[in-house]
Formats: sequence, C-alpha cells, structure tokens
Amino acid sequence: MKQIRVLLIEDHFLARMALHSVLSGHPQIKIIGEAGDGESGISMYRQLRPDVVVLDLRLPRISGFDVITQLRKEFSSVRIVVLSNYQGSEDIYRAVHSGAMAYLTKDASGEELLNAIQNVDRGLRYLPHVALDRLAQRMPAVELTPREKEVLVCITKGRSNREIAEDLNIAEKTVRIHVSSVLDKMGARDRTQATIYALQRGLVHLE
Amino acid sequence: MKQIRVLLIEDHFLARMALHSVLSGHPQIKIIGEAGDGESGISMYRQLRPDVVVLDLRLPRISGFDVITQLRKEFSSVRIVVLSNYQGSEDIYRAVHSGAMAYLTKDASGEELLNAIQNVDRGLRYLPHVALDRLAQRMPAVELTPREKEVLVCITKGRSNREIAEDLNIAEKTVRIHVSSVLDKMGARDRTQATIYALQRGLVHLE
DNA sequence: CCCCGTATAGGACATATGGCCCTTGTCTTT
DNA sequence: AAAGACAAGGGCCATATGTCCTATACGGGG
Repeated sequence: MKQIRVLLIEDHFLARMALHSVLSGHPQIKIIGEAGDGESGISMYRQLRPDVVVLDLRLPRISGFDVITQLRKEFSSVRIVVLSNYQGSEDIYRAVHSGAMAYLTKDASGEELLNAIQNVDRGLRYLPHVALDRLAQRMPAVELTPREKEVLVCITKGRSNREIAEDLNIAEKTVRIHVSSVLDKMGARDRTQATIYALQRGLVHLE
Repeated sequence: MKQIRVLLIEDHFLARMALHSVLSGHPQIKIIGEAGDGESGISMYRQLRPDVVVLDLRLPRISGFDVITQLRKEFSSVRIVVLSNYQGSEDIYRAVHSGAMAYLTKDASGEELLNAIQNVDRGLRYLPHVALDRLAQRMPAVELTPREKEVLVCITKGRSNREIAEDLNIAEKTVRIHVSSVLDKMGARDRTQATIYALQRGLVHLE
C-alpha cells in the first residue's frame, strides 16, 4: 500500500506535536519533514518533493499565502492542505485562490485532517461546510482597489479622516471618497462597522 | 520520584493531542484525565483530584474563567495552568485574578509548559514575560461600570448611539454619557478606537 | 446625615462623518 | 477613438458623534 509522504510547515511547537502524533499514528501517512517557517518549508519541499504539504497560514517572516504562491510557481502540481486558526472568509478565499486544495481550522478532528490529506493527495479539493459557507458568504466579493485597501487599513488602526489624509499625502476630501466606497462595498454604515467586518472577514488582523 | 498527576481540559482535538504527546513523553508527568468541556472537566476534577489542571480558556458552554472560579470555590488549593490562544491583557488579568497560577499562550514551547506545570505543582506562579508585560500594560485599569461595559459591547457590535439607546431602553443622551466615559477610561478618541482597543485587550471577542 | 459613585437626562455646541453632486487626469481595454 | 476603472479633489449639507455644564435619584460607607 502506497504511503502518502507529508511535509509539515507550522511554526507553533504544540501544533507541530499535535500534527505529528495524529498523523504518525496512521499507517497510510508518513511525515517526511517538518519546517518551522516558510523559507525552510519551501527549501524542504524542493529537496523532498512530498505528496502533500500541511501548511499553517500565520508564519514568521513570510506568510503561508506566499508559501502557496511560491510553491505553485515552481511546482504547479503541489498539493497543499491549509490548517489555520482563522475562519475569516478572506483567508479561506485567498488560500483557495492561491492554490490550496483544502482548508481546515484548528478545531478539526483527526478524521477530517486525514480525509483532507487523502483527498488532496488524489488531486481532489477538500473544503468543509463551514469553509464553503464562508466562501459563499463572501461571494458578494466586491474587490477593494489598492487605495481603498490602504484606507481601510488606516481605518482599522483608528485613524481619523484627517490623519489618513496626512498618512497618504492626499486631501481629506479624497479620503472621504475612499471611505465612502469602502463602506459601500463592505456593506458597512460607518467606519466602526467597517472595522468589525474587516476583522471578522480576515481582511485585516489585529496587533 | 513523585509524578505530577495532570488533568487536561481542552475542547480542541488537535490541541489535546499536542498536550498529550508533549506531556506523556515526560516521565515526571502523568495525564490522569482529559475533558473536552468545562462541566465534565469539573466533575473529573472532583473524582480524580489531580495535582495540576491544564485549562483552555475558550470552551463550549461554560468558559474557562467559570471553571477556574468554580474549582477555586470547591477546592481552594487547586493548581491551574491556563493555556490560551489569546494574549489580550484582559484575559490574562481575569485568569490570574480568578486564581490561575500560570498563563501560557499556545505558541509556548514544551519546556515552558513543563516548567509551568512543575512550578504550579509546587504552588508557585509561572507567568512569562509577555504575560507580565500585558498585565503591567493593562494596569491603568480603570474599571468600567456594568452599564459602561454593556454600552461598550454594543459599540463593538457596530451599533449607533440611537440603536444602543433602544437596546438598553434609555435616552440617547444617556448613551452619549456612557460612551464618553468609556472613551475616556479606555483612552480612546472615538468609538472605532474603543472597538479596536477592546478587541486587542480581550475585553470583548469577535463572532 | 452627608458624600460619593452610578445611572439617568436635558441644553448647547464644535466637529467629524458620510452622502450627493460634479470635474480632471491617467491608464487600460475594447 | 471611445469606454471604463482608478485616483484625486471641490462644494454643499444632514446627521452622528463627542464634550461641557447642570440636575435628579438611588444606594452604600463613613
């Protein structure tokens, strides 16, 4: 029976231990490598050519998204299972559209993880109901323009229109325009709601 | 050599596996029970009387804080190590003041966890620098009154002053008063900043 | 009994915010 | 060449937000 060769890319020690003990208990899985950050994860992929990568999205230095993009560029057939703490629609969307084949949150069960890995190894997607719901819920995906994203980030930092104008070296009038379209596109009534939605959807993150 | 008898209270399967594999690998630790929610955790404590409890703060149904409070009421000498995803000062503060002896985040190393358990078993506190920093940082802890907390919660849900007035059945004028003192006490300039701070400090949580 | 904290609320006021109108200039796509 | 998206900005205006001052009422602690 063919074993699925798995590479773990996960910075949290405890989470790595968890994955290790769940997966190594299963005869069909063989963990052939573990990386604690994106760069070493990528270079281990180059050397080991695993069947499936299990990837955390929040990594030090470079993000999980970057890892997906980079791996897809070099190895278009790479099979990636994303394992994230965040269930914001934006993270799911970005991960799937970067080329991830599965998206699990860290409250997943062992079976779910196993199923995901097996499916992904066969080239099939694996998205739990929650993830699909979030994606659908996001669907009215009115994309923000780059400038609007910048403005949104400022808003979620608690900056006033005037301050944003100074930050971006534009007139406050222009900031208002951008704020208006951001609110419109996000379905928010004011900047506080926009901030909450942006955080919920994973468009921005705290700290 | 005396073994430390540990009870795990943690709802996430993967996290339980992680704790299990980290701790059971160490000869000085013996896991004598695992619970997936607060109620069963408390009843297992009554039966097993472990030396140390390792507790997650986010649990289904009743919170980790409630577990701490309840256990402290019945067993004043209970030794609790809190393991949380959240590093907001409010969570740390509430956990420590409820009677937790240690506070670790889930990016902790194996050694840290082990040290924490050993210290706590001997009746000593174990708070990493980060946790102490957060506590200190919180210190200008101007307590919000009950009403102000209610108002703050409404604010962080994106409600307008008028809506809050309807929610709480008071005049909008009164809401403004409460909002003002909330902003003042939190050092925020407007409701958006208050929302951000409240989330960062763990005073409220999303979803 | 009086003071303080809390919750309630009115009046007045300055400013921030957000909506609606319109214009200009630069790119890209058709 | 025309159409469309994006960025920048002016003018006008209604309303939301937040502050200051004053006042009433309830409750507990000194």
